[in-house]
Amino acid sequence: MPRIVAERADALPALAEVFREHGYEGASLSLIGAATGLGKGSLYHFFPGGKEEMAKAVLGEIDAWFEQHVFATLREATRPEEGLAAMLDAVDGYFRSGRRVCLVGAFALGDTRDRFAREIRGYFSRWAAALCAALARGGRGAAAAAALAEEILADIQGAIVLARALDDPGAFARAVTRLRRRYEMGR
Amino acid sequence: MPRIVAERADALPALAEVFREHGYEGASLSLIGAATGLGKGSLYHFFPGGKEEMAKAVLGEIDAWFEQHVFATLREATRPEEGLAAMLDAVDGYFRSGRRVCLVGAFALGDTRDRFAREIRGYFSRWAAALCAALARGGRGAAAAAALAEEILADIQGAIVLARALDDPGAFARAVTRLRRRYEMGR
DNA sequence: GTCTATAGATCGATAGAC
DNA sequence: GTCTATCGATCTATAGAC
Repeated sequence: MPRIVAERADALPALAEVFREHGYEGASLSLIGAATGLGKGSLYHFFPGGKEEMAKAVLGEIDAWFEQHVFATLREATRPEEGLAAMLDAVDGYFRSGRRVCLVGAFALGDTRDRFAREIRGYFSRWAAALCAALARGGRGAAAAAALAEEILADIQGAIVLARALDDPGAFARAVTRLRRRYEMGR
Repeated sequence: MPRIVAERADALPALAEVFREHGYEGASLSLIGAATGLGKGSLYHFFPGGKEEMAKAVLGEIDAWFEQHVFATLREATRPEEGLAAMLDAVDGYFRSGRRVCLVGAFALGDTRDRFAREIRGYFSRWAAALCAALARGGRGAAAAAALAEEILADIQGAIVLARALDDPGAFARAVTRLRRRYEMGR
């Protein structure tokens, strides 16, 4: 059997899945070991800080992914509407059209908010800022852009909650569609 | 010291607070014992099914509260707009203007969705149905009412996520305000 | 009914062989 | 680097005194 995990970063996707499915407290080292194929010794070699360091690494990778695929796109798009459309595409893909939860949102609601407050707040505030700037470049006033950015983020996060609660990914898909239509980002 | 908990129902508010603050896994029997003032013996006397029965009882009480103060109001209001306004008042109060999370939403996002799938789905689907019916009585078509009900619920749930994530209850207050204004429910 | 004591399992984390 | 063995702490749940 080939070695799948050769360095710390290789373990992050499996690690993220465990945290997403079981939450921070529910993600036991046994589950993590099974998901990554690593024994506890290896895990503590890669993450001397234990479970907290594992979760921080996962949050950091999620942040980096959104920074690259979402926030940067929003900031760099020549036409702001293109940035918004690209954001919705990326978000729809990332959340598997509603079949995957937002780990950062789940951590925010759950027992883990205080422990990772900095990371959680950074993720959402930079997302809101990038979206707000794009909306402002699209011609909206500063206050209106900020309010709208907040509303769009709430819609996305709330749709993830509903999709999970109703066991209906369509609830998320419909949210993405209405956001696309509303800002004339349909393709 | 007077006995505070004389019957099962007396323990539910404290129980709910513990689950809300620490999540299902994080709510240990020690925490629960401290919050309710009951020893493990008493807790297992009231809830023979253990922690799972405690959580189900809490979800049931939340459901009953919303049934009485939100769903029924939506269904019974003579003018639908009054029902919507009353719903937003009740919701704003219940979630302490954004300082309190929605336990059902948190359970839906977290590790506990499967265990309480029936309760979680029932809460949100009945909320959506009552809201949808009120919107339809207000003159909207069936499809439009259903879509709008889903959007309003997503906005509320997402605003709770944002308020917690940004540590800014204002994110929730602003959501309530924009919902009030948008559907001309301002007072 | 409520308590203390504790069983039995599992937790996160560490040590040491290889 | 990766493993196994194991630690002490903590968990849920039970038993039995009162």
